[in-house]
Amino acid sequence: MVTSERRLMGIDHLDGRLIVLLAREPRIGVLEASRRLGVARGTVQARLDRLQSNGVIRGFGPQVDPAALGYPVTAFATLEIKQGQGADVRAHLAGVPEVLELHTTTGHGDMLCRLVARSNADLQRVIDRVVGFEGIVRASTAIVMENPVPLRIIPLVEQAAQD
Amino acid sequence: MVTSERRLMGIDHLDGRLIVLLAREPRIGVLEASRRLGVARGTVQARLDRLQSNGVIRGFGPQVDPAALGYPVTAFATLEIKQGQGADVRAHLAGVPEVLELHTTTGHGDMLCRLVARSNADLQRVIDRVVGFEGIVRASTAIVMENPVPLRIIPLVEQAAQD
DNA sequence: CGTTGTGCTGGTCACTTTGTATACCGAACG
DNA sequence: CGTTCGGTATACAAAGTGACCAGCACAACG
Repeated sequence: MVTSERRLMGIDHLDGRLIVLLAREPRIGVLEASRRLGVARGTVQARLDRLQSNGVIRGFGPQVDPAALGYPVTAFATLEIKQGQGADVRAHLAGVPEVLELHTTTGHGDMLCRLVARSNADLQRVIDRVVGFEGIVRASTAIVMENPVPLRIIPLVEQAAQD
Repeated sequence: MVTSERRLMGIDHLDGRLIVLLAREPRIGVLEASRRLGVARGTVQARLDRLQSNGVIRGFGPQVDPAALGYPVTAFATLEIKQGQGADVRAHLAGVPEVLELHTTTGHGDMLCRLVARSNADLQRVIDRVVGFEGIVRASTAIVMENPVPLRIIPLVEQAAQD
């Protein structure tokens, strides 16, 4: 159901402008957006409904900054997993609040996860908790120093809207 | 300016419940949120204002799914940079739409970036564009197969609200 | 002890936005 | 030619918003 039919259709120019507008000024409503884009309100409503049911727009949840929450340290950990332990490791990591995301990957490691911690010292505690699990063979961690390009989507949306 | 005074103060229990509520049901307004939380509307308004000026909540932008945009392939690339070329490489990568985020890190590589592409074949084009820049010595890429834990913040918010 | 500041409550007010429905228009298509 | 689809325009009731205000509880402070 979740991964039902995802149409993979892409977006047109108006969709792109709408998404970029909403990304830049999230507080504006449907009415104001329609004014900015120079189209009727019904059009914006219809586009938004379609974009959300398409899955292009997942939602409008709050974007929380872990640093402001007291977790200013970010790190990426590459994990090597013992054969057949994947499911257990997933479940274990899902239970650790400091694990913000987890991917299984090709390449040297088997998994890559993003961690946050209250300090460099606290990061040791988090890593111990993450790797202190039977099934994880080895872990190598890279601490984030700078974040020159924060997670963004606008340039990609603009490119996708070129079609 | 941007990195002005970030109070690093954390959040209390009501803040936590409010953020979690908004994350689960972003469409509800201030009034409905106040009803759910059992507090006055003005309280929710004041909390929201404070959370946003604190930087805890960065905004309510649309969460766009790159896959639904036609970019179903995600990868992480570890880059090794030639000494002193950092700034140029940052600028170069910032200009590539398929680069969704970029971090400078400690460890074996110097930078870690998240990429998306239209297909595995297209990923080759993206990687060529990323590493085809004087200043990048070497790159190793890990293609994401599964994403057992999508980027999340709720568990961390709940933990931070325990204080 | 009294004062002050702060945060929450519960209420009102005018104004705006939303949800929903309607009818109309032109382009694309079988 | 008729149908369908997307956009426009309009209407209306319902709901939410921002802006107030007075009252109350509580902690800090002189």
